[in-house]
Amino acid sequence: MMTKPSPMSHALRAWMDVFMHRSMRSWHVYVKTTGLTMPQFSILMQLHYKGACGMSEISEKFDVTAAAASQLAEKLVQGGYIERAEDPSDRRAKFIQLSPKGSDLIEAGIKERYRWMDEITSNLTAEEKGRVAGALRLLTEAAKNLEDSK
Amino acid sequence: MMTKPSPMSHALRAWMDVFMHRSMRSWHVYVKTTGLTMPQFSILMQLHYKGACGMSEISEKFDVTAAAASQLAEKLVQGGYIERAEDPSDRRAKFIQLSPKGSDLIEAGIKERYRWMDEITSNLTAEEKGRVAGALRLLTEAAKNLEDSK
DNA sequence: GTATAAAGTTTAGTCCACTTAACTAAAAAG
DNA sequence: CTTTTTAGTTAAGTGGACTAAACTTTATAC
Repeated sequence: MMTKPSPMSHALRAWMDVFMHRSMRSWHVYVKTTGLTMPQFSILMQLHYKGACGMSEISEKFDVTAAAASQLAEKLVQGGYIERAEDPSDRRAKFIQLSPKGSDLIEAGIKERYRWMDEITSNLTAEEKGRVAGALRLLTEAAKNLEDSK
Repeated sequence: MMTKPSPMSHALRAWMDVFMHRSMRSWHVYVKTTGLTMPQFSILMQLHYKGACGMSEISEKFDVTAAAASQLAEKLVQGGYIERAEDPSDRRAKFIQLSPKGSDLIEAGIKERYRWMDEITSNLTAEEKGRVAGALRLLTEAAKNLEDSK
């Protein structure tokens, strides 16, 4: 049996439904325009937010074998989206990072996501904008704290 | 050149980055546990939020050929996730809708998404919760208005 | 130093989504 | 009533992601 959600939960859920639906669709559309596949694009996103990393981290994060990670990376290197180099301190390990081309691609996608958010809020009053900003700061903080505590 | 984002934009963007990252990952993980592929799961989501629809709507929404839509639907029927029936008013057309099994699957996934949201806010004070609820209601309204005006 | 473990690659083969093209059947148009 | 359009399916074939298994190279353990 579910307990009835609080008014805040309800608001959070309603917002999430709208937000998820819309942003997943536009994300999907953008990836398609790039000509990359979803797994390829996801790796670029990972590199954008978390910086350079080794192959093993990729296979862990995306829950695929080392072979799969290696093959995906190879395609991204071929396409010029990432650069692959040997780790000087451990010559078995490679690390990959975004190339300028890959970086531009991801940044353009993120900007497109931001645009929608800005559009949404463009019709709010200054007072409303302040309230929204405050609330989202609270949520972001709370989310980060939760993440850290795990 | 980008103009510097307002404090509200900044808060919105920070929230979006954290939120998208986390919820996309957990969504991905959940889909994997179901044994379904992403396109299959997306169709179930569509049916959950928008209700029954015809094949042509599926191929439009997901931007694939009618053949692809038909094949995906066939697999979901085989798996028992959806039911397919003839439209009585136009016997060429079929419509598909979630079966109880499919419906349960999607609802469980959504509940899992909600759980994280509730966790996040569990450490806020009552006053903060109130502010968050109000702000999110504003955003949800604004998003819907924007959608309608297009 | 030799054995073992670890990081990554290559190969062969599977599964799935997807497309094009040919098809069936029903509705709409003339 | 015949023609054309519409809704959907089927079949054949392509390309990508994925895995398991065999392999190379470097680091670590004993």
